[in-house]
Amino acid sequence: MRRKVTLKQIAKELDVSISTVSKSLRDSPEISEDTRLKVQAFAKLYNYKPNNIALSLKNKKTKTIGIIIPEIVHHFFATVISGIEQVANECGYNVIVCLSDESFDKEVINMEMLANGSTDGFIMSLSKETQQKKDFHHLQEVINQGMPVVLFDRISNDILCDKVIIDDQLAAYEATNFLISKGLKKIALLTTVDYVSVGKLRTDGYLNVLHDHGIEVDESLIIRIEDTEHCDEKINELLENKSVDAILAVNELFAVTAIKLAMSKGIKIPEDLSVVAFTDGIISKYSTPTITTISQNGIKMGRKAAEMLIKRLELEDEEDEHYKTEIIETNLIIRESTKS
Amino acid sequence: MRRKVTLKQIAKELDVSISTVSKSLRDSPEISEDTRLKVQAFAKLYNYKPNNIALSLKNKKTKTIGIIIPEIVHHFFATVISGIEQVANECGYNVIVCLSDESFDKEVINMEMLANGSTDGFIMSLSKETQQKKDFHHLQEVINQGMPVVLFDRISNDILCDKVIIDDQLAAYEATNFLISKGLKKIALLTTVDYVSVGKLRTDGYLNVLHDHGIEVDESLIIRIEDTEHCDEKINELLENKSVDAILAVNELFAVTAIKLAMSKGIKIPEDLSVVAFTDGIISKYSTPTITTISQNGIKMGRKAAEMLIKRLELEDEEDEHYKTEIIETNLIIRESTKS
DNA sequence: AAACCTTTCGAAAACGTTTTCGTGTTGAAA
DNA sequence: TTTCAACACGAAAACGTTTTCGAAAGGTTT
Repeated sequence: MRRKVTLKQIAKELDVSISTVSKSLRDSPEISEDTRLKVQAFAKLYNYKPNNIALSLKNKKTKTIGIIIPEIVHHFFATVISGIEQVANECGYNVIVCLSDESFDKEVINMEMLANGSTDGFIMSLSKETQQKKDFHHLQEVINQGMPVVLFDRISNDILCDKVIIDDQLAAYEATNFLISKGLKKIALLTTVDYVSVGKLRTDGYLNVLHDHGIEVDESLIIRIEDTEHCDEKINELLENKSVDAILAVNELFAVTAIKLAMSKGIKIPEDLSVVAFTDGIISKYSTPTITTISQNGIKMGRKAAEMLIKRLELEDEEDEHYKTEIIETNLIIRESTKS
Repeated sequence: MRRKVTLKQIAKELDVSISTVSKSLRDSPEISEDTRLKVQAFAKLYNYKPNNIALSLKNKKTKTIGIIIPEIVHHFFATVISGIEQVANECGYNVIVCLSDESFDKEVINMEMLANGSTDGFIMSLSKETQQKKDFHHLQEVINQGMPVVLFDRISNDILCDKVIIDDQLAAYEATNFLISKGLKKIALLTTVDYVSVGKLRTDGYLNVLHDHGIEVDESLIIRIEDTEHCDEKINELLENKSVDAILAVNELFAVTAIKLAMSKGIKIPEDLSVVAFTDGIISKYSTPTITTISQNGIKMGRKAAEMLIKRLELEDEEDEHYKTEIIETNLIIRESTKS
């Protein structure tokens, strides 16, 4: 077993100083060509590679980005990571991933863990619990220490930092508008509880468009689903007791569940019921019928977030304090679940 | 902006030595209660937390696990990461994720990057290209340096290290057997090219069971799909030219594609065609009809891999050299795509 | 021959810890 | 009064780098 070789060992072996070895390997003009080549040859032979930890300590830069997200077994979040990783890779950064599991405490612990030197900055999406508690001291702490943070998707206006989101409200507005344009009027909304920021915004968009079209809002058509546990139950109730001709769902899962339940009741899609969902994930593409969705380009979101973070990291000198919020455009991907 | 406080700063502020501060915070009996309490109070006030990088350098342990996988936008791999993260979290480890993108070069680069001190060990699944080239020098290198490696799912017998897999061959055997037990005979196989280890094993299992039942193998029923590009095309060809009554697919995507194409041709599922797929992912659960699958418990796989790696890390002293291969059990989840 | 410049290298500090060892002070025992 | 243990603390090394500065050696200019 050949352990990794260090500068010190090379220096000893060649009977020169550590400085000389270091300089030789960095092609310093201070060193004569003779020794430089000798050292380089030796280093190559022993496959010398500088130790990242030592470099991090010296440079006070880890070249590592901390990602904290609620969960990873989730198509959207996976695509975001993928996007982040692409950019990180291009720029010589690594990513270290932590999962909050939708728990406030875990989010805090992970953050404190990584903030103690492990990463140069953070890219994160808030856990449900954090959004509910509205307690962002851990983020503030980190930001105060001068570490850049970029929030995506599940953000909060109470935190001053860079952000990247889609225009949830506008997207919901447009999607609902699309349904209305097809002559549909009784449009139900399957959404989350209001403390989830994106759920709230999407609900607002839905409400606005109804208002703008002079359609009266029927509160009983708005189903707020807390956990996926009672998802079936609540949707069943809707389908049985109300006559709806369209559904806007804030995620794929709600949509596909609604479609399945509807079909089992003999309701034809899209003839009797049109369905549009947020998040253009794997389910929408492969379910039967395929589902019309609002694309939420995770890759692009991840890439943008990474670009913003790295830009801050490399420009560290004078902190702009001029935080930006980037909006990733969405578009409606029309598939089989909506009337044409 | 309050930067993180160090031992040195505390020492200076309290006019004691760095050693005293360090010892006080670690409750050393060498220090009088007076100063100990004083230091601790001060440290708490300034929210002192030891710097991970410095600790890593000193202890030569990073408490970090490197994960290298082909892609992350993939339900199975995401679940594995989730499993790894669970155990890592319980044991005070972090995970740093790199994607090879199925590229040999990227796999090598990522590995060398992380091997220079960034992680204590690796958990990985080989890229297609690596499996094709059969070039594992980067893994050997790392193993020779004394870093533990755990391979999962896409492994190679040429590498001596811990592994965790499912019994692909047995699972394929049993799944096919299940189809045969339903009286089905003309069973097609949708698989990958042979250099992908799991594809090969699953194919072997399929072949074995046919042989054991005295069913002649019809090579034209075995479709080897290289990339998802020509997936549709090849499956169409099969469905049109051959009369098949069952399909075994080595992944969900092939299965759902086949089902969609079949249904579009008026073939009824499962009446005319039964379909079983590997990988119990999100598609199988939500497609219509839902798909009978071989569960491939990624969470369990990830957990096991992490346990094996961490065990080696903590027992570092005498290297056992006694490498184990853990088999994660699979089971058939029967859904709507197969005759009952 | 003196002064000076170049070339080439090494010592040491710095990053933030932990830990070993040494040392000065105090009080008690001889 | 001397000796010794206990106590409380500090200096320094170590982990592996990079970089600044100083210095020796040699050569060139006056």
